[in-house]
Amino acid sequence: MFGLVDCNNFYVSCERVFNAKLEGKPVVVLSNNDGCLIARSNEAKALGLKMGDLAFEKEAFFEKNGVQVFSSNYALYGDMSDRVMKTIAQMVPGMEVYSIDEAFIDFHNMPYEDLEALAQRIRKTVKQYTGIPVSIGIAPTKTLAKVANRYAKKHLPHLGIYQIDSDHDAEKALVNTPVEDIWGVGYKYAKMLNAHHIFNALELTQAKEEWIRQKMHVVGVRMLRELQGEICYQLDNEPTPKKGICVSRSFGHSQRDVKIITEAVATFAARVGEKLRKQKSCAHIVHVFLYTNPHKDEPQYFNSKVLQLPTSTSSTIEIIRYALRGLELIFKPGFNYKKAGVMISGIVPENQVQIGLFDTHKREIDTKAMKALDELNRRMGRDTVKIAVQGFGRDWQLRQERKSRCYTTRWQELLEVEAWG
DNA sequence: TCTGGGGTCCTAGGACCC
DNA sequence: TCTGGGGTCCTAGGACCC
Repeated sequence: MFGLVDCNNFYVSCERVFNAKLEGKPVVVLSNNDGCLIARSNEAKALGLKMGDLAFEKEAFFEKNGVQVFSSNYALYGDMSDRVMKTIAQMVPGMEVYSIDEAFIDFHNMPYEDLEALAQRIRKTVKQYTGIPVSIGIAPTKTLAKVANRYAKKHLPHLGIYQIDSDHDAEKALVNTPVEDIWGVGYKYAKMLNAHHIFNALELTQAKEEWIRQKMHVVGVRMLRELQGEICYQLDNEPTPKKGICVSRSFGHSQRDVKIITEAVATFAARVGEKLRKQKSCAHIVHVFLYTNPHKDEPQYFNSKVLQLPTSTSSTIEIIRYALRGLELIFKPGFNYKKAGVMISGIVPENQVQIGLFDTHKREIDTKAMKALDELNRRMGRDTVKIAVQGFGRDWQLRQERKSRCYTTRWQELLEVEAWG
């Protein structure tokens, strides 16, 4: 059996932990640059607010309905996620952290009768230790555990748990799951299935495998079999190193100045370096890209450049140098730029780097410098030490007008409590 | 003023190898 | 007369996930 623990309305729940006034009220969290809705409380969902709704179009609606609005605060959500995951890890034999708010649990070799009781204990403990409410689905495959989890959240909100361990349990959950809510069915496949009169997960399980293979390829066949109770996806205990790492942002305001865009690209390259060193990897392909705003009726320009490095590296200094060389090659003056990014690929473990024959770069010095830089930034806060070309300007930064405090990651922003005696 | 930012896997087709 | 048969690697594009 697999379990799937999923945090309820995770970003909203994080905000509520530190702000009791939000309890029972409609709350939404916005995307970067305060663009659109990416998380909603149940009350906000009940008001008809949808994922992806544009924030500026809903201002009056928010005001009228007392909707509490927050910019996204990833320092807070990431740290709360760590706490939730660590709490779960203490209580189960094995788990796979699947996303910022979800984890699969290994219930292998555990008696079925005990699972629901264990799941209840997990829910209670996570809530007590972190303040975050979770729902748990239990089933013979990952895909069915997802179905069970959704069923628990939708139809048994007070219990918060649903276990599939008979055909009857499975059918009850499957018939209540529209195809678009199945793990692996997105917008396109949902439309296709509906056109063939398949509307819920139970109807999908009755489809012919060859037909599914033809329409949805092997991924679809795996999904079908998982829904029928046959395991196709195992639990992945170890986080696998990423094959590509990308850091990109839309700017708070359009930018025309090459100097400001240079600072932004250098900063993205620095973040790529940090992420690379964190997973103990090096890489040798740097990809830089630059966009104008496609939603605007003005001259458009998009370009990107791929650069090969002579030797794989994780040095921020080197990655920035190549990223900026790429930027120089694609930058054209006279456009209003809205977004840029740096991607890195050709990733290898840091202990398997092939040294270049004609490489003259003093690699040991960089390695030492990066180690010192990472350690200082870890202890003193991000960007305590950075590369000069990243600059000090904030011109390109995100717009985040309604961000809550970093309650758990910055001393200056701890929660304050007033006591009357 | 105004539309997120990361990732994964699979397939098809072309270039190339012997 | 008659046009091989195995492969690999790379890229672009399309589907999906949160």
